[in-house]
Amino acid sequence: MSLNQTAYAILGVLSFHPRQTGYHIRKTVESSVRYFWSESYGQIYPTLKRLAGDGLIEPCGPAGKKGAQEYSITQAGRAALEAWLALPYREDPQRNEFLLKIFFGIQAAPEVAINHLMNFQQRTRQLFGTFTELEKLAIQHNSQEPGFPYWHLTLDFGLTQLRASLEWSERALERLNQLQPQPASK
Amino acid sequence: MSLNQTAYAILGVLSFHPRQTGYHIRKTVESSVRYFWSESYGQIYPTLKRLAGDGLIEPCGPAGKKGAQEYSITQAGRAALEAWLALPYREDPQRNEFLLKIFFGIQAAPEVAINHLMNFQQRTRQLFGTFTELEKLAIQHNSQEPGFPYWHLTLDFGLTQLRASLEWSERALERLNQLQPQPASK
DNA sequence: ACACACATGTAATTGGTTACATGATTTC
DNA sequence: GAAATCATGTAACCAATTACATGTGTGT
Repeated sequence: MSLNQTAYAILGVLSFHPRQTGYHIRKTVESSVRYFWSESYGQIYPTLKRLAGDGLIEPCGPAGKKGAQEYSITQAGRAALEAWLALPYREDPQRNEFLLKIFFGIQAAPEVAINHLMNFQQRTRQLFGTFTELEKLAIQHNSQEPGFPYWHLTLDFGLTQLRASLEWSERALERLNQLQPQPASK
Repeated sequence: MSLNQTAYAILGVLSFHPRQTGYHIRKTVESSVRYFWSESYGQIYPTLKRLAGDGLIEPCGPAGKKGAQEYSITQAGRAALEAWLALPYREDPQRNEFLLKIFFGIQAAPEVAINHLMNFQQRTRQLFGTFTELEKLAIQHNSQEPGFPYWHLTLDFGLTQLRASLEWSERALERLNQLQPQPASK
């Protein structure tokens, strides 16, 4: 045993949607959890074989036996997913290159950190727009599904962090600009 | 050429503190950027050799030639660091197992997600206390150093995100508890 | 004498991405 | 018939952690 995170991500996806191909699983990840999770084909296909070998998912041929291989989660698979869900979550050590560059900011010209911050701010704003839109769409189309409150929580987490990032970036830019007083024009 | 992130983290540390051993560099990382960056000895020692070979740092024996090997950054090293700082920061794809477990929350008993959230909240509170203390200490002891405004920014980022996390976790717990209405006692 | 911090290094393993290779099916 | 999308898989590579191995110096 001892499955990796990809395995549980796959089980999670299959717990909502039966009969998915490896290709489709990736699409699902991309269109649901992509802002805090990602999977590559290089991980998905080997892991599908592995999961099938362990009996946690089962291949179910697509009607005519030809074409794409679809998988569904088994009872054992659901049990494994549940057991994993109850385990303490792992905090993977985060490496934030953006913050590292800010931290070492004094070693470069002042514009360098200011530029990074402006990029960060712009990206944050853009993401905020995207998330707001996603939330609206999710409420319109998925709010009746049983999993919705949980999905919504993760979206709300993103929105809350983005708001905080925006607030911080404004303060940060002010401070950096004060460090570097503009020559009074005229 | 083409150095990895560890190399730049090392150059950054040496740009502030000359004459550090590999061991000491790790301590410095642990006591400064540890909340958004980490390095292991398994990365540091090979990278030091590499950097020395490239002439970006130079070994400088500790007085008596015996004992630990210390390194200092060279002019070329400073140039490399500056060039890297000016490059767009890389967004490493983040994987957040906590959020993934929340997202799949409906697949487990309601207490499972609630437990994760309570852990998250407690950890966030604890970190908030730590950061507040760190900020106080930094203002007391380092506020005159030229790099301080930049360090302070990263600390402020942490505090801002933690405040947002706390706010979110309270809202999230409320919602989850509503989903699971307590049986009225008596 | 013991424990702890200082100090260095390597090998094994993990966990992942990217690029490559291939081909079927659908849509314009 | 061309292009896009669906679909699967592997090999090469990368960056990093962990465990292991070893030893010195300092303080109690």
